Amino acid sequence: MADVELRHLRTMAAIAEEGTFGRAAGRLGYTQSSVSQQIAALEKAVGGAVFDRPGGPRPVRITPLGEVVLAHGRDLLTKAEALADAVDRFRAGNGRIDIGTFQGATRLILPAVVHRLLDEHPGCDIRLSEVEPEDPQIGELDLLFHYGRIEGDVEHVELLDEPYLLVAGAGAFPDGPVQVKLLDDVPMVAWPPTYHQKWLERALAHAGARPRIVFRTTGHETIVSMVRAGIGSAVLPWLTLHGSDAWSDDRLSIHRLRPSPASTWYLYWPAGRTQSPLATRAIDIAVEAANELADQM
Amino acid sequence: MADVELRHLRTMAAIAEEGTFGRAAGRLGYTQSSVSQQIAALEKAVGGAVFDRPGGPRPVRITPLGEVVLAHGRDLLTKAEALADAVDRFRAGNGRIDIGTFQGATRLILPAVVHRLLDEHPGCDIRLSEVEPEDPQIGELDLLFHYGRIEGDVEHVELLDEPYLLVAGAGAFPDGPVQVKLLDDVPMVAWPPTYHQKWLERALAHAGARPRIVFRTTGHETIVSMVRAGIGSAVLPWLTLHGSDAWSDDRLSIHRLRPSPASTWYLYWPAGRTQSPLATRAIDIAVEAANELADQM
DNA sequence: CCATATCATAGCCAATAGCGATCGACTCGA
DNA sequence: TCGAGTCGATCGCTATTGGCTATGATATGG
Repeated sequence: MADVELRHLRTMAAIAEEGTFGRAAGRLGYTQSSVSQQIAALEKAVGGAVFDRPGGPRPVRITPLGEVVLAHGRDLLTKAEALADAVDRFRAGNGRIDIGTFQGATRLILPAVVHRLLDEHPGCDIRLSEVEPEDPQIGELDLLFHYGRIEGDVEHVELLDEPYLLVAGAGAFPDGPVQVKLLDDVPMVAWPPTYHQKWLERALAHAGARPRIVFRTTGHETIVSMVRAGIGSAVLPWLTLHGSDAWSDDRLSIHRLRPSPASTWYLYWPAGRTQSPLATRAIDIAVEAANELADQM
Repeated sequence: MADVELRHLRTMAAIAEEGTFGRAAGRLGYTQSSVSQQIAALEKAVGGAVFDRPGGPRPVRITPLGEVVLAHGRDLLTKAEALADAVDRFRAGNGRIDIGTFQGATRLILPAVVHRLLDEHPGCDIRLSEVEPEDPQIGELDLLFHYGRIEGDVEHVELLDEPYLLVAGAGAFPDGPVQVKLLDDVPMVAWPPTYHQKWLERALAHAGARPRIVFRTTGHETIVSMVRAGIGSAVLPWLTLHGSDAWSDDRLSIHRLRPSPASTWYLYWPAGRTQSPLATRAIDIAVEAANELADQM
């Protein structure tokens, strides 16, 4: 009884519409004999005739049992078509994607990815979620933006080596790159000791500089204002300064550092899992966007 | 792409629940290799992997595409089960049946059929409709109660030969059968000239009797009362008098007629159409009920 | 490094789906 | 009443395939 097949139902529906086995066969690309056998199989499966064959050149007529089977059969066929549609849509990129990030992490890359993805696949379902910066877990995410390596069963691509730049009052340092060790005991404005900031301070210390942090605040505009006011210098990531008016401000000068502290941005995804087309595309877009930014550095 | 089969989806669902191909195979009564091949076929049909095989003794994991397929697949399987259920219920007799009758035609048989049918198949859907007595058409009906033959492409069974009885005032006629021709010009109470009544009067005329109808009324109780009051006699069908108190009324006597006018009740159904189990059963019940009544005549 | 658990693959066989041709039943019109 | 035409059913054939057994490949865990 469980051996009713979609093929049988498709054929049955065609017969119901066409009226004869032969015409249904023509429409479906079968021969009449094949259709006859399919219906025989279906009738065996449901345990009774679904069509009455009046004999002679008269159309067949559906039986009461046939009505029952056909009604449910059409329903099944509709669902089967829905499945095919859903698969097509999925393959076309209209799926769902879960992307993880943390804090305002990728102020420039992530928005670009989201924007282009939505542009290419208007129907897609993008979900962003923040992860713990201390112990990032890929979990059920499709993609995870993070800097620094994370452990776990993941694959990754390196997006960007983002250098930190020194922002100082005009004339405080000679033009051109500045040695990190010159920053030892220099007054500085900085972020609160977030994961980010702590990593930076460790990196500076490693290069021989323990700046004197005179003010901590959130928001890079505030930090730049404080530098402009002459309270001290600041070390900020390149992306933070990207597009900022700090570059064209006479009262400020921006310097590369030697050795250059840099945080590397990675894009992670679960290893060994087949990705959705959306995820694949998102990775490409992220790499592209990162390269465009790197060209400007 | 259209060659996704229910079998594949069933197997896929089992794997999703069991975690491994092997356990799913055990549950479904396949071998592991068969399951592997089924999924391979499914993956070819949808154009991508639905499970990731991590290799080694770890359970498989569904892919994003797999999620899509499985979600719709479960839906499909539910519908397939609904189909099987519906077929089972149909075969068990819980279908629909359309029965045609006319006027109060079978005051005793039809109620019995309906009652017993509902008793045996509480879930069944019985629909009664009245047909034109002049030109009864089987149409989309499954069964049609009628007396007299009807033309068209129908099969039938004879249910009952229902005689008409003469109801008269006690002593008006000698005990025992009465010759129809004795009714000529006799005062009588009768129904209005319905199809039924007109047929009866033609039959009486044919046997040589043209009674003088002194009163016409609907409702056999009224007619019997009139006879009791002495206005005249009446010729009524046996079923009408069945269970009536006229039999035990001293003021009335009931006689058979010679020759006995009788209307034959037939049960019709469309020829060459497969019947629902409900219709088959209904015919049996009708014949049974008719025989029980005939035994009492 | 071996035992274990997992899926994939090859080889084999039986079942079957589809085809082509033919048959039998029925209708309709000459 | 008797072809001609239109159906579906059936038979024989072939190619496909679905399932099984056995084996291989791979990863894990002691």
